[in-house]
Amino acid sequence: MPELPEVETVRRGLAPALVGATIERVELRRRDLRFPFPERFAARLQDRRVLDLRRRAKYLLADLDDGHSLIMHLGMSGSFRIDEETPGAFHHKRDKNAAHDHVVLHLDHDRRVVYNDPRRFGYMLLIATQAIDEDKLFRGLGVEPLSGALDAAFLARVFGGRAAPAKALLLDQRLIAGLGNIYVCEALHRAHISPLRPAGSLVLASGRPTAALARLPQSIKGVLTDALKAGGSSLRDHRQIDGSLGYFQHSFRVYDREGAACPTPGCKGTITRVVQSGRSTFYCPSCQK
DNA sequence: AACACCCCCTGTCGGC
DNA sequence: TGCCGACAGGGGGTGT
Repeated sequence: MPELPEVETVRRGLAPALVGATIERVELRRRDLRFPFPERFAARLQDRRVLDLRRRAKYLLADLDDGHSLIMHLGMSGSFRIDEETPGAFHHKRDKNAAHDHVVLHLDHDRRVVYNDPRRFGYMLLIATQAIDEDKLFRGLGVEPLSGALDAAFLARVFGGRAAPAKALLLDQRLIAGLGNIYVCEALHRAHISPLRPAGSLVLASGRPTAALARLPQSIKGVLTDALKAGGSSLRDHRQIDGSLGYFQHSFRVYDREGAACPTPGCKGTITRVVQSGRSTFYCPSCQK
């Protein structure tokens, strides 16, 4: 489930149970996810206390009391849940999916944090907290889209002279870190910019943003903020930590709505699906130029 | 450098 | 009902 709003929703759900807790034992049910777990992974986590749970881009970072941080990425299908230890309890609904419970963090106070990931595109690793910013996973990351760093001047600077479609640059984590396929489609619709449009065409010869590009920062922040308020989007059966469903998918204006009427007031267009760089793009050819 | 394409893995859904 | 291909919220690697 993991673009910025979903990862942040996971963080907020996990933090109350995880921060301040001690990891008493770690159960690894396989030796790898996308990558092999680090050497002595379970042993290094054992008896560590969690000092903080942060998010950077689509990563979760649990700062531990030994100067290291547990880095977690959910890939395409990763999710966490919190189980209270209730011996004898029978969680019928969990059974089918339990085959993909790959990591169990046994915490104090009889609590478990369980990581489930059917496709195993997620991963976990340990990095010295102080060295995170220089780590190769993090040093190249772009700006946080909800921060002040994302504004029209920034977009004009990174879009200028680029021939790639606007959508491709918005998905590039080296420029803006945290957007994914859904929210890029949604933000471009809100800004009335075609995802196919060459990014450079949104920048004037003077280097200043066009009027359309000047709308984009607020469109990005707006869709992310709205999604956060809704607890993220729940495609298929993904759930929040507490088992409830995020509901922003009901507010999608274009994503997965091929053939539907464009929701822009006064627009008579129809939402269309095209493929860019092998991934689906949804947009309205009528009001997105 | 910049861009397009392929792949990793499993599950689900629509069409036949 | 069953089979088969297309596709899925990410991102790393390679080729041009």
